[in-house]
Amino acid sequence: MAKQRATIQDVARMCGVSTATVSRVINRNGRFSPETERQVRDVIRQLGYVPNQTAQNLRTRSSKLAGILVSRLSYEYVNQIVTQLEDELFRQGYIGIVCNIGDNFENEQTYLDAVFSLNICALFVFASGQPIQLPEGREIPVIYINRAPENLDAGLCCAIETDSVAAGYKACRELLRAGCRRVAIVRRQFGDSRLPRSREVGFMKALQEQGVTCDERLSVSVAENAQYGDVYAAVGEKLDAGLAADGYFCESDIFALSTIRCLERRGLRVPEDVKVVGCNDLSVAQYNYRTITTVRHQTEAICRQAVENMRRLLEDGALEQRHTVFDVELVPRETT
Amino acid sequence: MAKQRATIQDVARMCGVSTATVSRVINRNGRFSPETERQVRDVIRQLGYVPNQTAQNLRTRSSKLAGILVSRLSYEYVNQIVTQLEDELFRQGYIGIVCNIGDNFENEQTYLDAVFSLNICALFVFASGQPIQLPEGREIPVIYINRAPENLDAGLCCAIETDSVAAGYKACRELLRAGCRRVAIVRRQFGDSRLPRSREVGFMKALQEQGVTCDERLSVSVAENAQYGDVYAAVGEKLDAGLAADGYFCESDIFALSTIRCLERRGLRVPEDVKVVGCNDLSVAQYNYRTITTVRHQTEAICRQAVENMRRLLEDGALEQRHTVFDVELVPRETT
DNA sequence: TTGAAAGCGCTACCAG
DNA sequence: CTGGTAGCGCTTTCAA
Repeated sequence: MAKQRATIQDVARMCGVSTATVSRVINRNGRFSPETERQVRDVIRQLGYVPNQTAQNLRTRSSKLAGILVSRLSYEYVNQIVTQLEDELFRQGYIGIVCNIGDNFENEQTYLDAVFSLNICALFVFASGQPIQLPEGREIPVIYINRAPENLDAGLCCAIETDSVAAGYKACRELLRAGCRRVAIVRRQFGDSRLPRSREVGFMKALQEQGVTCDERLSVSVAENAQYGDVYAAVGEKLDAGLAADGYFCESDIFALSTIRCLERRGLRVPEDVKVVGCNDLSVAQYNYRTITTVRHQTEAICRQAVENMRRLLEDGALEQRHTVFDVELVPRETT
Repeated sequence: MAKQRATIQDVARMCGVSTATVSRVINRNGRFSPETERQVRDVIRQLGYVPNQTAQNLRTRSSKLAGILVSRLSYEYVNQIVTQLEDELFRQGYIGIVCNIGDNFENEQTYLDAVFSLNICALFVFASGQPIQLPEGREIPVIYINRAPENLDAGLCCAIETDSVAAGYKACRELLRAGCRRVAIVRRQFGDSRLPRSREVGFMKALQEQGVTCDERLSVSVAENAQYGDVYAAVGEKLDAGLAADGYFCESDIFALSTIRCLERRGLRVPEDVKVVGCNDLSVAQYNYRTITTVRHQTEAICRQAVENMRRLLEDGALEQRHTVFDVELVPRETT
């Protein structure tokens, strides 16, 4: 009952060596005789000794904890990436701490402060809105996923992205291949729509290549946090206004689903009358009674690369390539 | 650049008081003059000082970190609970650490060891298979969610569950109300099927009350980790064997979806010919072209209670009620 | 109401 | 190859 967890001192005492030696054995650091090592390892096993990470972290001013900052963990796509990232981290001996900011951005700094005071060794930022402000005097790797900040040159940071241009391009190609001529995008409208979004760039490129003209009025814009119902309504409005396309590329499979329902509701058949391509390869894309053609990201590869970059940044303090882009794959199904 | 994060010593020095005093102010512990307090707080703000949790944790042998052990974070229902749990924890000043064990149970102990050595203050266990073995000399609250262990009397533990009996009961009632007379369950088959599962108990109870007999052969069993396709196949087998029901209660909305597709594939219409009730109120239940009648859990209330119990256990070391059960709600939609 | 000081468990420096 | 030891940043007795 009163038996406390074994400490490094217990191990040292039982081995008749100093704590320093035990520490070296544990961390495969410095030199020690094979004999000593064997003995120390024996005692460790015998005692069931596990180093106290808190003490290690305090002493080394670091840890094996990595923060993962996300805004909407409940989105299936986000959840997928986070889960895979945590898995990969664990495989490499790290533990991920998810900071799910949600809608309340004012929380973000509080959360981050708390997490930083845990001595996290790195921070993954997944599609959060704001650029991250690291606390002074504490430079840790920041790995941006699916959102490259303006300036990647300074500090220990890097970005890993999915090729959105390719996503738009391949989706559009598929629609054209299937015979569409009046194609449109169903997309989120972000607050600062300075540049055309990358997906649209790719989309346009495909149109241009095929010599098809684009009627921008056919496209549907919804709010950044739009849900199934919002898209359903927005697509409906366009249709009612006589602005119907014969092919839609939707920024998410959920959007594709709303679009399909909305079309069907009006007597339009998918894919016979209208084709639809979704994005992200969510479960609904397979669960729909007509499986949805979609664009799949290489989420596993992205997560592996992200963790790999973290390690490089931690070890070498530098990276050959600060910006990695992963291609996407079109998954043809029943809606095109 | 070289400027380190401020420490409690910096604050103390700038205030002309000792670190002990600053510590007391931060922790609202012991006594100090209002004047001192004001000054200390000023300096803290000025410096942007945030206490180093690692040091606090080492010193107090505890932390504000709570482990959350789950087996399949990617399941929407699991993800929902975990997200809400993390939110609630954060609201109360704690940080959740998700341990997603996945399929490889051999990882579990490794993961737990790592997490324990972080001095976590409590552990939430969400529907994991094994009973948790706490390390010796380290008694922390363990809160089981949706899985009550055999013995709840010992130690700082408690269980919070959804009323599965009610789930089965309400689902069955709904099927009977809608006119079904040959009803069945589509369920996971666990390795140790010693007792009839609670959902089935409730299901049977409703049948009995209405004087309807049950043909057990109509029910469909799938493996514990069965997916959409497995259920589709299993239901199909039953149908092909002439064992068709006119009402199905499925243990998950995904299962309900497979069942519906399987039925439709064979020319049976839902809900005209066959009724279906799902469970968990997942997104697919709303996204299906015919929304699925389902059973909803009080996930938010469950998470609030879970965190509340943790705090009680931490503060008082005891709980009036070690086992809490939350009722479920039937959500009638278009499949019944 | 306050301060001095002991240590939480560990690592890393410096001597030997 | 090994040991002594300072100190990571904080809390908490004990004494003033």
